[in-house]
Parts: sequence; C-alpha cells; structure tokens
Amino acid sequence: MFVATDKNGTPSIDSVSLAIIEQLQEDGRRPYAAIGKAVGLSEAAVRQRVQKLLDQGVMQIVAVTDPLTVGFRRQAMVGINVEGDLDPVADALTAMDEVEYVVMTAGSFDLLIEIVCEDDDHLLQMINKRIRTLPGVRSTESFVYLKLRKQTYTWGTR
Amino acid sequence: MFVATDKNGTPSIDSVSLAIIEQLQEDGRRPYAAIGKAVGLSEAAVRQRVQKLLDQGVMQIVAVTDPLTVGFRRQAMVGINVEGDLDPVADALTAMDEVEYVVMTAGSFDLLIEIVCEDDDHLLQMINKRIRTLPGVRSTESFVYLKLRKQTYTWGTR
DNA sequence: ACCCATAACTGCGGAATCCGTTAGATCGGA
DNA sequence: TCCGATCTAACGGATTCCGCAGTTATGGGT
Repeated sequence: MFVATDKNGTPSIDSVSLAIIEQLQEDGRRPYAAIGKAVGLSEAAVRQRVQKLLDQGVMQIVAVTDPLTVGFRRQAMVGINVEGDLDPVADALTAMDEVEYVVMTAGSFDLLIEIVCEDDDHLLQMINKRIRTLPGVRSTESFVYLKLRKQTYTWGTR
Repeated sequence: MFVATDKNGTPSIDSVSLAIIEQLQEDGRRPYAAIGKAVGLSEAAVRQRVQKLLDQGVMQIVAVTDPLTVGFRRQAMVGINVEGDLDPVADALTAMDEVEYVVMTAGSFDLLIEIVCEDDDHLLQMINKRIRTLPGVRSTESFVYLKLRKQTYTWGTR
C-alpha cells in the first residue's frame, strides 16, 4: 500500500490527524463520533484515519503504567558508547524483550536505552552478559530507577 | 474513597488486574467482554476494575507516538545533579509542560528527565533558563535525540 | 486542460458494545 | 453478626462499532 511520506521517508501527518492524535492522547477510548465532532470529520472518516495511523505505526493506543508503582521489577536507563556503526547495536538491543526504549542521541552517550527487569540479578545479567558483550559496545553506564515522578504522553496538547 | 495499599502506600494490584492491564497494553480499545473472557471475569467486573485502575491513576489508556516521527519538535534526555533534597527540584520539573518524564535514579545523575521542545532555541531556553537556574541544581548534561528506535509498553506480557 | 486512478469522505443499517442498574451470592474485617 | 466490597447474571436502552456503497477530492500523466 502507498503511504505518503516526506523527504525523510517519515509518514506525513496533516493537522487533522494531529488533532485526532491529541484527542486520543487525552483518552485512548474516546468514541470516533466524539472525535469527529471535535476535529470536523465524520465518524467513518475518523475511524479510517485512526486505523491507518495504527497500521503505519505512527501511533498506538495502549495502557501505560509505572512498573514500580504496580509493585515489581527493576528498571534502569543505560547509556551506551559504541565504536563504528550504531545501527547493528541498536538493532540487537531493539530485539531484546527487556529493552523498552532505544534512542540514538547526540552527547556523551551514543545510545540511551531503558530496560525493565525482574530483579537485580536479572538487571546485572542483562547489562553484563547481553549488552556489554554486543560487538561494537565500548562502554556502558547504568542509572537504576528509584522513583518515577512523572510520565505523560500529551505533547501537542498545549 | 478507600483504596487498598501495601505497606509502601502504593495501590495493591492482584494478578487479575495485572492480566487486564496486559490485555489493554496489547490493545487499549479491546472490548470489556473480550478482556473478561481472557482473564476469567464477567464483562461488568472488568468494566469496574478498569474504571478503578483509571481512577486510582494506576493505569492510563492513551495514544502514544514518536514526536520526531510525527515530524516536529526537538527532544532530549537531561541528566541532572542536585545538592540537598531532590524532591523540590523534582517537583519543579514535574510542573513544567515541556517535561514529559522525571525519574530519580541511583548513578552519576540524581535525576533523569525527558523534555520535548519546539526547536533548538526552545530547548536551549529550557535547559539554560529554567532548569539550570532551579535552586539546588548543581549541573546538567544533555542528550539530544537523533532517532527513536524502539518504544514499547508491553512489560508483563512475556 | 483533460482524464483517470486512487485516496478520502459521507451516509446508512445491522451488529456489537457500552453502561447503568437490578438482585443475589460470597468473603473478610470490625 | 453486621457491613462493605466484589463478583455473577441478566436486563434494556443508548451508544458505538464496522462494513459497504456511493460520492467527492486529489494528484499525476499526457
């Protein structure tokens, strides 16, 4: 299927789809008809656009929680320095279930990743046996989470 | 209203609510009846539990996106070192709209925050004028996002 | 400017879901 | 024992979902 993209190959989102996303950032279960009324589209049109945004991977509608609040698991941010091409390392990390978040950055780390583990042993295993042994990984630095204070998803709604 | 809590004051979640959350992590719009069938509860009971989880703030159902993919804004992770009590600094950061994520960590940063800005100017303003000037902030280090590679919310589903 | 193909939108009707509400059963704590 | 919380089962009406047919808009290509 054809997907409109800009010059960087990223899907292009118009202001209407943006408005739909904002509605769903406030409430992921908001009815299509209510969204349509808010953005000036028919219910069916909203439904089609939401489906396409989901199919394209631009947006996902999910329940989010704070794992620590829910009462289990050990979480950490890990800064990683790599020699050579970043992509293979990022690919390998992305494939790991325990890794929730992978971002390439400009700064004193090449990659920042967030990992969620069962306990301290699991965390140690991940960092020591699976991440630090990846070819190209030069060094890592870990930041174990003590308390999550804020977590929002409402950018664009301000 | 009374809310059951464990000895740390965090809401207690039993395995059934956990299973409901997992269902909604896969699809935030999944019908209550389908969830009930999956977790062994009636539709009405699922509805009540979901409502309570939302009311308690244990879970939220939202659309999530990658702001960079959507085509705008400048994002960064900022590591912060503080002298003295962390709480007032964390509180001040939490109150800022541009700050999406605030976590207290053990490691070479006391706080890690994620910020979303309009552009480079806005980012510079935030870091230089609003964050580094907070009383107690000793130093900051910024990691500007180049590319988000992975972002999942399905912990507990493995 | 014209035509065509495709995408996008509207309107509609039937099926499914949502949601408030009953009544009764069960369990644990004060 | 009594009270509150939670669950099931079963409604019924309002709402929502969803596929489809038909129409309009859009963007090349000539």
